[in-house]
Amino acid sequence: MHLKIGELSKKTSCSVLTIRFYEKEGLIPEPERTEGNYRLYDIGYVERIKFILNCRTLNMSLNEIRQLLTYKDNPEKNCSDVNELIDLHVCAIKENIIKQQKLIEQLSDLRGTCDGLCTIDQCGVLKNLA
Amino acid sequence: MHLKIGELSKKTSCSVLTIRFYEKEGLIPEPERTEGNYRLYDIGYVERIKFILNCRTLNMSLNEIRQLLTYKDNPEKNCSDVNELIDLHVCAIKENIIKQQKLIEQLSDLRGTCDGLCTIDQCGVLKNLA
DNA sequence: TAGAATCCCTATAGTTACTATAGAGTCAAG
DNA sequence: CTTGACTCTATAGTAACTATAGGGATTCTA
Repeated sequence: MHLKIGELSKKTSCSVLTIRFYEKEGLIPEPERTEGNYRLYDIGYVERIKFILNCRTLNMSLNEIRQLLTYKDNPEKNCSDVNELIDLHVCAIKENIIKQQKLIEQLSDLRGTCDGLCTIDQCGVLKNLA
Repeated sequence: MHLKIGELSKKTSCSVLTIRFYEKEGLIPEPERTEGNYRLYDIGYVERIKFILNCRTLNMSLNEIRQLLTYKDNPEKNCSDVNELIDLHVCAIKENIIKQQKLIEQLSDLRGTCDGLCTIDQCGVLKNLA
């Protein structure tokens, strides 16, 4: 069974443009071509793209995914690197959350300096931003 | 007192490149020029750039800042728009935090499916990503 | 006063992960 | 045989800068 790019797109819910983009980025290998120069994918591609999409859903970067994919290509090796990558990814997100929580505090303080009923001229929010 | 761009940069801790970028983006007006075509800024620019940087510290987009700046240019108007902008910004960040907390949960579940001691072949993390 | 160091200028490319577009070729159905 | 759907490549746009190239202006020093 071989699929044209549009068919692969439907099977994976990944847009045609994105599939070509992943190819250019080296996340999926270049597939065969028909005589008319159409890409022809075997079923392995479905799995690979779904894997990528699952990683993307978890907000991994394409670099992180590239790493994971190269790990997958060495099935006999130890998986500690995989877990380290995930741990680092989690750390980064946690730090991000903390940053944003601090932002919320600052913004709430700022917002508290105006009731929204005065003129721009006297607006505490704008004064505190200056 | 007039400042060259490098002096303005030091006074505001905003890089020369970024100052020029903000000009191109219309966040600060085009300044006068010397005979040698150097930009010459009056002290008002210091305030304006600090305002922009403060907003950036709070993670506002340049579009949001552009809005705030146009509000500032109409000092007699009501400030409700300013406060609405801040409120929307806070909402967006809060939603973002919630999303990322959900990611952490998913990633922790995923991470729990492997102890990091097996081979890639048998790694629960990679299996669950497929 | 010459030359070097420092500053400034414009324009362009790179970053992330796509998305949108233009302009052209391929293929299947009526 | 023509229409429509599909595919192809190449390029530009998104956000907010940062980095670079290649040049001119100014200033300091010998």
